[in-house]
Amino acid sequence: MRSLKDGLKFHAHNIKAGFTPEIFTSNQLITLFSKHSLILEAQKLFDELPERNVFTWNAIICAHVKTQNLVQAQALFDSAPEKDSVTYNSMLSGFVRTDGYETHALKLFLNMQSASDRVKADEFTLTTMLNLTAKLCVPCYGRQLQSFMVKTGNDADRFVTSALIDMYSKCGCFRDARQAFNFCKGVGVDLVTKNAMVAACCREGELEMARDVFWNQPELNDEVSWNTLISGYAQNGGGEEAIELVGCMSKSGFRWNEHTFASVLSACSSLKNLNLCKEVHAWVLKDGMSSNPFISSGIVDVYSKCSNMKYAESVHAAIGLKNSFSITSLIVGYSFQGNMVEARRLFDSSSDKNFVMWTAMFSGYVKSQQSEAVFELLKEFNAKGGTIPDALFLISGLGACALQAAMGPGKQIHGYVLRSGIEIDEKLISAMVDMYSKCGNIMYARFLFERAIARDSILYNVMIAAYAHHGYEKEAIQLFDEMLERGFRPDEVTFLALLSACRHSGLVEMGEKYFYSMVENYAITPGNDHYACMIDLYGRSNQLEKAAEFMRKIPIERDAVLLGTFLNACKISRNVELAREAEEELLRIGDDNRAGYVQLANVYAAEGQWVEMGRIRKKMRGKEVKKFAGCSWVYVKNRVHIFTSGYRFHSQTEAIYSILDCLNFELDDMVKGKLVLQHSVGGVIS
DNA sequence: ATAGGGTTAG
Repeated sequence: MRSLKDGLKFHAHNIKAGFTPEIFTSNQLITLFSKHSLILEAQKLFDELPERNVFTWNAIICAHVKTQNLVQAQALFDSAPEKDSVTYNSMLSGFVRTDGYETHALKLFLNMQSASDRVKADEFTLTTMLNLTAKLCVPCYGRQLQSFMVKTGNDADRFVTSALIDMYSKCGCFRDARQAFNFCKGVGVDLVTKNAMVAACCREGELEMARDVFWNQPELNDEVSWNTLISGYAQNGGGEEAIELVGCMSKSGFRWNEHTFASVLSACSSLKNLNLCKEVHAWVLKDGMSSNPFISSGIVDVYSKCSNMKYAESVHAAIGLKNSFSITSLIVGYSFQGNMVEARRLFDSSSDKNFVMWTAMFSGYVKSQQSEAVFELLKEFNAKGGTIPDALFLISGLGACALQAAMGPGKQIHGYVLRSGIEIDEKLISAMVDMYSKCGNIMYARFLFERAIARDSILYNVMIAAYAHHGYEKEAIQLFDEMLERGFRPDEVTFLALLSACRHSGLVEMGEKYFYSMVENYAITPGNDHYACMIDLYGRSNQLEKAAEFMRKIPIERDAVLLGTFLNACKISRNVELAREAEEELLRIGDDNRAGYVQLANVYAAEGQWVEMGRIRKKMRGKEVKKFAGCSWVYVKNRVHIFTSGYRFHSQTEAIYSILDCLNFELDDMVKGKLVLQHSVGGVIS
């Protein structure tokens, strides 16, 4: 009675003949029905049986556990006259697998140990409980279970060991996972334990170690081992290695499956490999795998990442059931192109928006600097009664606040964080510190930074940059030293912040020291931003020769910002000769360097070389260069007031300008007063 | 006979 067909035939025959089979056979029938999702038939057969034993009860309880009908399963469990360890373990695994029944699982586990129930927890119980621990992410439960394993003599069981490794890894205790694996190496490793360890290494980003485990006793490997290692590389920035391994996999005689293709697509996504994606796409269409939601959304993701929105849309349209993953990928794709209108259309098209989709929309608006839209979206989210699920949302919101220096909304988010009890991790605190700094409130930024429990190098970078931008170069340097003392490795962003601190306060030697230390001690390749800082530093301290010499040594292609900075240095030192040289280069780089043109024109204007200036201005017109007017704004009572240079259309322009005149007048007096004071005390004024 | 393990996207 292997097949469903045989089983049904047999069952029909019995009914017709009025024959009651052996309990053993009936139990088998119940299991067979359950295996083919014929739960009603299984229940009917169970109800009509004149005689039942513990196997019958187990079979029907299992059948309901499989369909996630925990209420029915528990009712049967409670009324079962006889229970053995299988009855308990089946019920337990149902509770563990179903969301919302975790407490039931814990209670049942405790009941098993109480005197009235007297069921021994065995290796099945332990693996199930370890899974629960992994799901709840409570490593201290896991440690208790590990002692329990030793006490009950289950510590050498392969199933339990692999569940233990899996649990420690998912709870973020990689060292313990490794220890558990090393312990079982003594008795001999089994395939699943090995695969659990490869997965644990990959989860931790320890790819070297994953490779070692994988290649140790390679004869054990199966396709899961291969797929695990491949996905590990694909997800940890090793796209090329992942694709290489996929080739090795088929050479070693293993067939590719959905898992393999999902990893290949993930590698394509990070490598932006459009051609390979097309190959996979073709393969998937041929193999009929396109109904797999992981695969099809993966294809949409790669096309979106490669800015091929036409293909992305067509694959998305082919997915019958609208897949929230592919919608999110499309939103990200359009956001990347700055097309927030299309992104919004897709966002609105989705009937069930998960929080990742909301976050994608938020960060799209932040990236395209549409901060008003961020706040509108946040309002919409609140109106829908959405509870803010994690810090990602708030980080986007804080990014928007920093962008437009809106401290009011930023403080609201800060307040929300404190009220809601969301865990304040390094990312969130970095976003808050950055927001306060960019809103001009260095005191708050410092306050939060100093009270942060956990710091990482990004948080240090943010705070160093904050000090640098507010002219606290001494504090920036001090903090950098502290960062080094605590063993954090500075990166290119750290040095950029340091160099800009030096640049703002004209610390040429200090800047040089940091620049060369960055290259020599930390092997960080300077980018255009770093070079621009150095050029500016020399330029502002009137050392144009040094700047020019430095310019000549730059080994990378120089961008418009760098050349613009150099032009500014030429302007300060009034060197038209060098300016013209830079001009040639600036014109060669392309047409997207409005700032450079304007600066160039200013160099000539400052020198009174009006003919030259006119020449540049003409070029600017030809390329439709338009300088964006500088703009400042201020929040007053929930309204934004915008001011641009020469703008006199504000409803209270007259009042504003008369107050401005008063302030200027008083300021003048103060400056004069200061000068007098400076003379009298010998110029010692900080 | 009935229960338990490792791999997949934003």
